[in-house]
Amino acid sequence: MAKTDRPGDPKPRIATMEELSVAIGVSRPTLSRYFQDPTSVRDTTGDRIRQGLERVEYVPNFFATRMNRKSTGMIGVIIPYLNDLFFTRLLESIEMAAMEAGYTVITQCSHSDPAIEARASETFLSMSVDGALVAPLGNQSDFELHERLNARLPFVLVDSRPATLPNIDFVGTDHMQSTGNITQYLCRVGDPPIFLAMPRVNFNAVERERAYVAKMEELGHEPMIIGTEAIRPDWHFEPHGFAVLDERFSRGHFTDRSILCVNDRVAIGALQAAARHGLDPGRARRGGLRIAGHDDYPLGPHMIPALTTVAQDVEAIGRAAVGRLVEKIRAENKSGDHLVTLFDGVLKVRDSA
Amino acid sequence: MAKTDRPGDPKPRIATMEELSVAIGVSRPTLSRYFQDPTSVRDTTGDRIRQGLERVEYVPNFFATRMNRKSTGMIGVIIPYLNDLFFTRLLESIEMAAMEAGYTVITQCSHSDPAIEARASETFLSMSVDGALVAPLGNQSDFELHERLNARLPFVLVDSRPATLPNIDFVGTDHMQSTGNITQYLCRVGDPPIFLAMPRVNFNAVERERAYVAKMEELGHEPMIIGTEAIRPDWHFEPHGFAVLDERFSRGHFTDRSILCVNDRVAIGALQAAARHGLDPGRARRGGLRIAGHDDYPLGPHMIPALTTVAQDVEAIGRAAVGRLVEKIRAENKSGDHLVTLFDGVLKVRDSA
DNA sequence: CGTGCGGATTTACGCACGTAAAAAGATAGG
DNA sequence: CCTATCTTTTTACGTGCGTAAATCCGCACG
Repeated sequence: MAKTDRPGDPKPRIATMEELSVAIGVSRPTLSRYFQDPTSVRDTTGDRIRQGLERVEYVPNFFATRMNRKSTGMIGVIIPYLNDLFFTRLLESIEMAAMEAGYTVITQCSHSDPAIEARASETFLSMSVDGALVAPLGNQSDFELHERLNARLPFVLVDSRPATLPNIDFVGTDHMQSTGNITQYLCRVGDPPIFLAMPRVNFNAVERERAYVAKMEELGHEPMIIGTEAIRPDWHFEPHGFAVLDERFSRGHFTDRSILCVNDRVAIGALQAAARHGLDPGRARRGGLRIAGHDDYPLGPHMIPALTTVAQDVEAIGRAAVGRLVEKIRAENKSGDHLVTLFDGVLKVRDSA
Repeated sequence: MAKTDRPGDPKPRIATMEELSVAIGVSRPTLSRYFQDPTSVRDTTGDRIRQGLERVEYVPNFFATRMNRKSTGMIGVIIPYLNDLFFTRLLESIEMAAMEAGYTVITQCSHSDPAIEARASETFLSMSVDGALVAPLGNQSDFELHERLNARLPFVLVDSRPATLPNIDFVGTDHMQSTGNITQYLCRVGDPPIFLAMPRVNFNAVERERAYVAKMEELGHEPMIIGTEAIRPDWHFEPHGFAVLDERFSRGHFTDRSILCVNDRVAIGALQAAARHGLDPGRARRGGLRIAGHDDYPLGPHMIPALTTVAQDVEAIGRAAVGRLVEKIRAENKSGDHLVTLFDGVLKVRDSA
């Protein structure tokens, strides 16, 4: 098992910068400056260092470099739930934007548990991240956690926010616009829609309900919301959508109505329920069953029928959130006013409504 | 904006353990011992510390605590791609298992980019994580990266592995068994299946193909693989499955055959293609079109028709991977023999095949 | 009241690197 | 060749905490 003399890895390993400095004949402080900014040393010195680094294997110690420094170059991100492609897309765009901005992102998933969320933010504080980005749980109980974080470091909420925290930076979708948008569309092409709600896992659930009601009243229709009845909040959206509509359909209700689901995953369950009852939702005929969603979940286009929805601009949200956070980090503005950045949803008319 | 005198947060902030020790009248080394193991100090002292901590806000500095210590209590996890519920479920089970074992997990996503994967493992080394768990890319080019990691720290591969690295610990599914299992099922209930392959994003793609061929030959059938033709490898599985079968169906091919898709996401695309051509895959009739997948993707049960598949035991894989890693960490066994842990897939017969 | 003992404190050093200040050296311009 | 300027080196201290050794303290025992 002579692992040291494989052709691919003959480089001697160097553990500290001290050793490195003797190995390539450059002083340690110079090396330190080089690693923080290669252009801060003279070209000839830089070349000598680069040549030296080719011949040995050395990675600076992460902790030591971060210890005695004002900025750690890291931002913390908290996501409430991983098994949902909406959040993975959001996370992806955040990671990409952060990478471009030169930050290392530390991701923690709260797994819908306020205790884990609290632990994660403790971790961020103890790592002195430069800033934190959090997509909060719906729990009202931990709003003071966010307020504490917000007071201690550059902080931006993403995706959903409690109404109780109006003065924290926020980036998300304008649900008034997006939900209003698709509500209006449904009213235009068919009967005024019924709203199929979702478990109250976060604040968006309620916000969309409200947007639906507002638009309906604006258009002079009677709002009607189903699916709010006593289901414990979890992330099993598809079964929820299925269960609610399966029950209704089997009683012969709503089989020729427009149903606006609070999100696409609920809508997927709704489509399943329709299929089970031999119903064929679609926009083709006037007056029949229609099912629409919200979010533009990646699998929506592959449903049968393809799901009509309104898309959140996840890419833009992630990018803007990172942008705003970096801005706050650089400005170090404690008293500065907060910003709320909302993106419009865009209608994706496909086959189901 | 007097944020300091809110009722919820009157606690004075203490930055270092030194200050803490004077604030609550206990020596710093004692505090240090307490934080590493609260039971290592006398009860009366522990109580005094606990009371003190209630009155102030203090979190130990993450970097400083890890600096001069043999173990950092962290394990690094690399995932190739986030927008796939298979990986998020794997990650979730890994995080849970690690949390139970008392480790902090640092997750990095390689976003299908070998360069990012390399950067992530550099990060792990520089953070001196206690061990690393990686779900590799399919790229042959970075196998030496894994070998280097494996030589330098406790290391376990998950989910997929290059055939070129037979002596690295691995935890995953026994594709010979799982794919063989469903192949056999399909042969039993209908025509011998055609295999719809996927872009070669990792080694499992090839391994399942081989398992299919082996089982078919064992049963005396002629294997037939489609979908391998010159598509650049990416993670857009559903469009891939759709495109391949859409083309075949429109030429009238395979419309009454059994089609085994390399995974459920491809199968979802396949179902969509079938629907588009007015085909109705299902196990109900003998001799008709059947479509089956692999993995038990969370949305499979909600497809129309519900997708027949063979489930990977993601939970067990994640748990076993962490278990094995922790074992290696504790043993610090450099020369120890490697283990390959494979889990069986279990058949999920639903409606589509 | 002297002794022994477990736990706490004091003291001191180490970790790997950032960083500031002073001294030394190299480069370019004259 | 000499000086003004830039860069590097030397030296030294700081970061927050782990850790070991020595000392101290309080308590029970004889």
